[in-house]
Amino acid sequence: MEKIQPRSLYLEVADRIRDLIERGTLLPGEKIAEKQLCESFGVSRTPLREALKVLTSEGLVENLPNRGSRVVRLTRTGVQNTYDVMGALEGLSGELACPNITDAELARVRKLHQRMLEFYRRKEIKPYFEVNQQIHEAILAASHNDVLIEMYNNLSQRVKRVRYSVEMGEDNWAQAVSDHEAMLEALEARDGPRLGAILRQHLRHKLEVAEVSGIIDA
Amino acid sequence: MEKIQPRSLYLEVADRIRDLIERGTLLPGEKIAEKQLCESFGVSRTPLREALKVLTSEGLVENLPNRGSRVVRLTRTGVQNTYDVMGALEGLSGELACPNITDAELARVRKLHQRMLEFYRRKEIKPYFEVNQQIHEAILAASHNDVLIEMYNNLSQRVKRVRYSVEMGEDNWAQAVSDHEAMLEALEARDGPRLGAILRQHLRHKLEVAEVSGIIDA
DNA sequence: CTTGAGTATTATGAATTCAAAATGCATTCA
DNA sequence: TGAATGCATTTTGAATTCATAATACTCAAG
Repeated sequence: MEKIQPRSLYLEVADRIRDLIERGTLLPGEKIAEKQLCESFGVSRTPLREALKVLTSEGLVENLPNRGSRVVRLTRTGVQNTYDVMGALEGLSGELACPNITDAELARVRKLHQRMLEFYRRKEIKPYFEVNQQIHEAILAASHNDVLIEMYNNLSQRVKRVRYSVEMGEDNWAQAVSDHEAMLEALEARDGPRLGAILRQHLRHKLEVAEVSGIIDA
Repeated sequence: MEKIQPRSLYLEVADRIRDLIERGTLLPGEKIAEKQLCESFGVSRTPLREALKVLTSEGLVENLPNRGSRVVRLTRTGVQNTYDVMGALEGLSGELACPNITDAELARVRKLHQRMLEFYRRKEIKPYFEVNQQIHEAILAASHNDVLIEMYNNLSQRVKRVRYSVEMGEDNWAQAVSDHEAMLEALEARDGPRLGAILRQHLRHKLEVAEVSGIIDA
């Protein structure tokens, strides 16, 4: 039996706009023409404007009174700040995951980890990133804390554009893999504080990589 | 010369509704009658509905498709989860405040701390809570991390209703004051990790107090 | 009585309309 | 030439209208 899921139109529209921002179709700082988007989505302005308000409170869009909406421009310090918070949240996810993770979830993380190592050996960076992402999501989910998951996803969404353009050097890559080895160890040992510390450190590395690649700001 | 500040109507309405929720005029689980609120605010449904969407994405209100909006009902685990995340964020605020706090900001924290001690000695709980709150806000602000401040305030808003009804026993109170002494010491010593740890612990105490008072859930 | 079908009423979702503000453009004057 | 003023156009903000789904109510049947 299929479960029916009635979704509001404005949520659908919000998803679509999020996609456009993430994909770079809508660029940072670009003003959002309501009429145009309405036509391309085939909806009226009402649900579109509601969606824009949601995105505004999510921090993806800014709303200048009487002069419309723009995609928020990422600043260096803004991204830095976001990563700092994400680090704290990811640390917490590790701490909570250790006591709360189920056997099935742990098995899944192990499996993902092995798959990631395989991609690392083959130097297939694209699938490596995908699996890497899945591992972090799996740990986050294993925290079993809805609020944490919601907050993290929100921040993650904001900086997705940046991470997309990150280039990873061989040494950074090796460091990241090493971090992951330590993570799995701590998780197996159910050592929450240690896993938390590793995850915080791990994200710090990611940020350094992003900063080195210098794609932040216009 | 006075600076004019053009604010959107929907933001004004959102503020008003937040107030109603915080004050308990709108109760958890209560369905929000759009028409009625429109009349009492003197606005049309459009800005009101926009405001409701913002509050929904803030986690204060939930939106059931085709059957309107309700004030979210706080569950025990929901509050627990929120406090866990707030703890991580408050810990981060401490870590960041130590390197980033200005002399003026530090002086202000000292002053607030002294005032708080005075209220503790006089057992004036209401003003004690107010100053206490101000100290935490001052440290948060001293992190100089906008994203952190935004996230923390969001979560804080969600559980404000709970904290309002917390009763504090003498022993809990003494413990809280002791925590604050340690906080100020760590801050003066610019010991970020230590201040972070104290703040995390401090919030954990708060939650225990809230749980003991048993006002969560219906 | 209780249950359930069918209708009336109300509330919500979305499009449309109206008003006001901002933008762009042309003209004028220094 | 260039800045400023006034007008036309466009765009945004908010109210209104329309359509549809949910709720309340009535009344009949078991």
